[in-house]
Amino acid sequence: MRDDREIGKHRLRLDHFLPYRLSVASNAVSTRISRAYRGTFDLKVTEWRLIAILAEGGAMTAQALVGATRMDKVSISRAAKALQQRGLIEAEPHGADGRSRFLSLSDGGRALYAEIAPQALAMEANLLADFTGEERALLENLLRRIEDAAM
Amino acid sequence: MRDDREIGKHRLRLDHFLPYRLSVASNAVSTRISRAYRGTFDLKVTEWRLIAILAEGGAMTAQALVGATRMDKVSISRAAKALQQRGLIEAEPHGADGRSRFLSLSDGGRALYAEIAPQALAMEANLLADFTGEERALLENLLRRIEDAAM
DNA sequence: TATTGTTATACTCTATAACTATA
DNA sequence: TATAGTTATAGAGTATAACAATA
Repeated sequence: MRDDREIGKHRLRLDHFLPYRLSVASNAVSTRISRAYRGTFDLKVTEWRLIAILAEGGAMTAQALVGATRMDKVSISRAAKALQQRGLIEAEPHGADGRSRFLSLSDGGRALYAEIAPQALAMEANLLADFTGEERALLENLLRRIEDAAM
Repeated sequence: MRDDREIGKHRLRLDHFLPYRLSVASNAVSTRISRAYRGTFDLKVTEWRLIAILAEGGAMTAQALVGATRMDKVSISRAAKALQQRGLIEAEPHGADGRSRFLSLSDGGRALYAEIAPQALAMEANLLADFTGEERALLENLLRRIEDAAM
């Protein structure tokens, strides 16, 4: 620990470099998670995010989904198109604005969500199995502060 | 906070879902960092990792780089090829094994590293500017445990 | 003119398999 | 047979620009 601190002042060690550690951890998690979504439900992560947000929030426009997911409008548009083609989401006209539509889960989409959500929570619980409640809250807090600092 | 805990027991909220938060934080950081590498030094992240490891460790085989970076042998091979074509790394025969070579930084590679490393450390310091030393150590610890749990 | 959303294109990272040359 | 490394190919995520329709 003392060695780390002293070296860290002047030299870079990839193994302790935050962007690297963050990337490795995130990649390990998302590889595991995306395999589960893909294998069991034939969903990409981007599609799963839309389903999760629509399940929480009800009908939303594409623009609202951009704000809710940190995905850009191109990704939203493509994920929504794929889900619509599978009948998992539905579009209703947006009375006040002809450019936009309200997207929401279909019955099939809600049924799929009801299947996935418990599995997603179980995977998360598994990842955090040996974390205390305090550590979980701290991790979320630290990640949000990193995210804010990077934007 | 009470609401979050109570909802969290039964429902999934993307905004508080660890794989999502981790992905968003990692993506925000690596977008910012990779733009700097790319724009200033014309390096991909994978290439930068090789340079950083070779700067720390001296001559290594591709296999040793796989172990040191969590990149697979395909990524190592491609990054090494690109760096060698630019004259940033050199290869020496591995006396005992004709299939393998020892890779190391050239003088040009070391000069490039000497330029990048301080900037990389400055970017990291900027990201962690409002973190205490304790928080930094904790974040690294939590990320490593997540990574271990995901593998 | 500006905004919502779509399409086209390209780049990075990753995963897999097929291949070579050595061991 | 097994291992070190290379090449080919494809999928997923993201970024940018050009575009159509509407505001």
